[in-house]
Amino acid sequence: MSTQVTDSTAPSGPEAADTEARIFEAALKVFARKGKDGARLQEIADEAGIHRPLLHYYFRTKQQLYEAVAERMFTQFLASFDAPADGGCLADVLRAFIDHYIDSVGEHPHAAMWMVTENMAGNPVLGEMLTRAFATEGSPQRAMVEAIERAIETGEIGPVDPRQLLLTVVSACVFFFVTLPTVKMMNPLAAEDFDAFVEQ
Amino acid sequence: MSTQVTDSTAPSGPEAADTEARIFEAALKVFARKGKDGARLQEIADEAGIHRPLLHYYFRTKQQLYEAVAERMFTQFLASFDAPADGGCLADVLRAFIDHYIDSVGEHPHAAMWMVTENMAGNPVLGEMLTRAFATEGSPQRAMVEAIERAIETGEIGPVDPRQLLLTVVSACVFFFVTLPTVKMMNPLAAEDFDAFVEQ
DNA sequence: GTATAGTTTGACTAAGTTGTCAAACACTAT
DNA sequence: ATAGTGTTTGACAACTTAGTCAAACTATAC
Repeated sequence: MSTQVTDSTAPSGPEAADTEARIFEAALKVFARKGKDGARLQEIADEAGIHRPLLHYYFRTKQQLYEAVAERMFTQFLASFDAPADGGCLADVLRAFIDHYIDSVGEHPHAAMWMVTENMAGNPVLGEMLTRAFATEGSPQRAMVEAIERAIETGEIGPVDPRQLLLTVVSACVFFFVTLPTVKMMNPLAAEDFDAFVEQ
Repeated sequence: MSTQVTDSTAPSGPEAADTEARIFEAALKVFARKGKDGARLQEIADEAGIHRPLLHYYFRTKQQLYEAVAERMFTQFLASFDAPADGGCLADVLRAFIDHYIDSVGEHPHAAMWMVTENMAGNPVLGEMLTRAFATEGSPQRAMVEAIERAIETGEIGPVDPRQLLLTVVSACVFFFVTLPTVKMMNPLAAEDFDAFVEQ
């Protein structure tokens, strides 16, 4: 289809130094929509407003492009969290965490879908990154784990693996967006109530 | 790869009348693992122990095969439910529903993954089938909706769209399996506790 | 202005995949 | 045995897609 890249928004020459960034965004969209296999490099190129060989110039192969985008997306996602406030009880901490999570997923639905897909495919990317984040001193994720551990000690909650609890919370937030399309189809008007409902 | 179909379990001639059934099972597995685009007809044929052109003999195209398998899978899944007992309170009814759901998903993880994928892709298959089931007089799903409506009338729960509540429950059960791979990776031993934990 | 390095383009190649077809095959009824 | 029907097979054609390459282009440094 369209191999024309003659629109004025795509200046030629090195002033288009943001080419790589545009590829990132385009690839994120297309990969999330179509999956790794369904995505076509031509479609990514079109979305980015560039010619297809440029994809190979910046990232050698489709596989490498996929991995690069996935890596950056996960990193950004994890980095977008704030450390939990020290004082509050676990319920408050968790609520703040969930609120941010839902906002974050809402702003980047592509990323959410991508994570779900990766997870279902059995790819260890998400697990690896979470494990790494848990192990990193001072990361928001590690702080969350510590908050949960304190809550267990004080008896606020029963003894569970903190990482499991956190992963469960994370998943619950993501699943919410997975079901949105169907919810909207069945009852378009109620889509917003749903949000409030899920928060229980 | 292997195009050899010379194993004794694949007899030639009309005695292999179960060819269609084997294609169904093979296609279900492969489509669920690789997705619609990632799946290769050759791989489905290998999994079924037949030659690839037979796929086209029974189902004209890949698209039609995909739709046929999806249709049958969703139908079987919906049909596997029992109508809720008339007497109990909503909590009991919901619990029985969830128990069955988790069992069902556990027995057919491929189907669960498939549903999630379809849902994320924005395909209306799941929504359409649920809508149809809700509208069908005497279906377990319709009975569930009615049970929820009664609970709203008696004040047992607040006023929510019954279909939304049911879809939420359904999704929560499915998401659980979506996260399993990651849970297992991070803490292999705890996979079973997780089950109990999710049930809250 | 010329050389140089980095970027962009169009054309080409190689590989893989779906879908088709006519011939071979097996089993049944006559 | 034979004819006929439905199934299976191997070879083939058409198409799509990822990846390569050398030439053209742009901007800057000299």
